Amino acid sequence: MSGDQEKSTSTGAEQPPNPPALPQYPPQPFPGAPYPPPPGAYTWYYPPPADPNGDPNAPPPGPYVMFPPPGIMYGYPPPPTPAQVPQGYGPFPAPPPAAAARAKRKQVKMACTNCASACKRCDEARPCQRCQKYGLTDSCVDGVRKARKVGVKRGPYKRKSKAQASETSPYPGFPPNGEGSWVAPSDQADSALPGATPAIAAQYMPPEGYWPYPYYPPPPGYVPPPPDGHANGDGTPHGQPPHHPAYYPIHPGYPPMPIYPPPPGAYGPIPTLTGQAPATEQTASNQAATSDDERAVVERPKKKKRVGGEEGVSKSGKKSKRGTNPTSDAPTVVVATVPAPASDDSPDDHGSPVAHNGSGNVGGEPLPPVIAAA
DNA sequence: CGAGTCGGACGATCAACTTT
DNA sequence: AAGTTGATCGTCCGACTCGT
Repeated sequence: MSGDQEKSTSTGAEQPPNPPALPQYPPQPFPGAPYPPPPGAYTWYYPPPADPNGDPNAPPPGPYVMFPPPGIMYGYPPPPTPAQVPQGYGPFPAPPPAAAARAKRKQVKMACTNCASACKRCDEARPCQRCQKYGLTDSCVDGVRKARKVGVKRGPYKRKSKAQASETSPYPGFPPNGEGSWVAPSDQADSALPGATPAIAAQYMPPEGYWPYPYYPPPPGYVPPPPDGHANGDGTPHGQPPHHPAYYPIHPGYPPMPIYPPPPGAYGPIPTLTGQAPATEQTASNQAATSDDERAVVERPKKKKRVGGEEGVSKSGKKSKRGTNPTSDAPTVVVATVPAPASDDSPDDHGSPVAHNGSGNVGGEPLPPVIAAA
């Protein structure tokens, strides 16, 4: 620790002095967005492509963010101008610095036995720095790597065909010409969307000047009106988000953006338009799968208190949490059955926990809906 | 305050599969 | 044979406890 640079990497962005007593201007939901997104959910940058055919239903250009399976989407309209902020509110909160700036952790090929047992950083040198520091130079030797198991049978692989997708279309999972509907590949339905890796996400940064805005799509099972050639979306005569075919590709991925914490008690089952509560679910993994980036958003739970050195679970007995435990690692697919909605139910009636400003949207730009590929 | 402990996230590796 | 996937194992971050 002493002289370590590790501490400096902690999330401790200095808190600026807090002069304003004004409450922060809350994010404004799209009409019909009764809920903010679930905590810890992915966000996805989601720019609709330029529509070559001039589709009247095309949403306004601009980035959007979509959540995986449930299809929750975030828009990234610019924050309200000061003139748009109602009196009595402070400035719109600025987004925190990009969390994706954290460098990828580099591991040595083989830690020495001392460092390995202490779970501390080692280096390639022998004796390593840590052993030198603690006078363990004579015992600073490489450990013995355990042989990997062989003969472990596996099921059929899910093909991602990343290269293929990226060559034919800039947006994985979508046809290159933007035609047709996107159908979630099977491995997208039960795992992260393409481009979910931090490595890919790190290549992209959200455009400057954009802030996360919550938007909540129609409930699972929502059946959009058939495309009849009418631009059905101005809006929202009845508070219903404008329909638009969901063929817009998903951008390879931006780092997850912070989201606003839900108001207390904001979450319940996603309401249907009939008032029935379909199954919504969030797995432990969904909540626990906190990457470093996500930790900027979802605070890591405190570790449980250790009970002094009992339990014989040695280091060697430590088992990996990754991959092998189907009960905890598989991302949740929300399965919900919802009766077809009554068309002119105003989703606003579901009671948004997020403050409205009357018009229901900020910046004047309507947000397009995305029909969840569930 | 520094050292020790350890849960768990994450990186690296490579056998099992799949595609060409 | 080459390329891809995903399971496995190791590393080490970071929270916590304990001793000085």
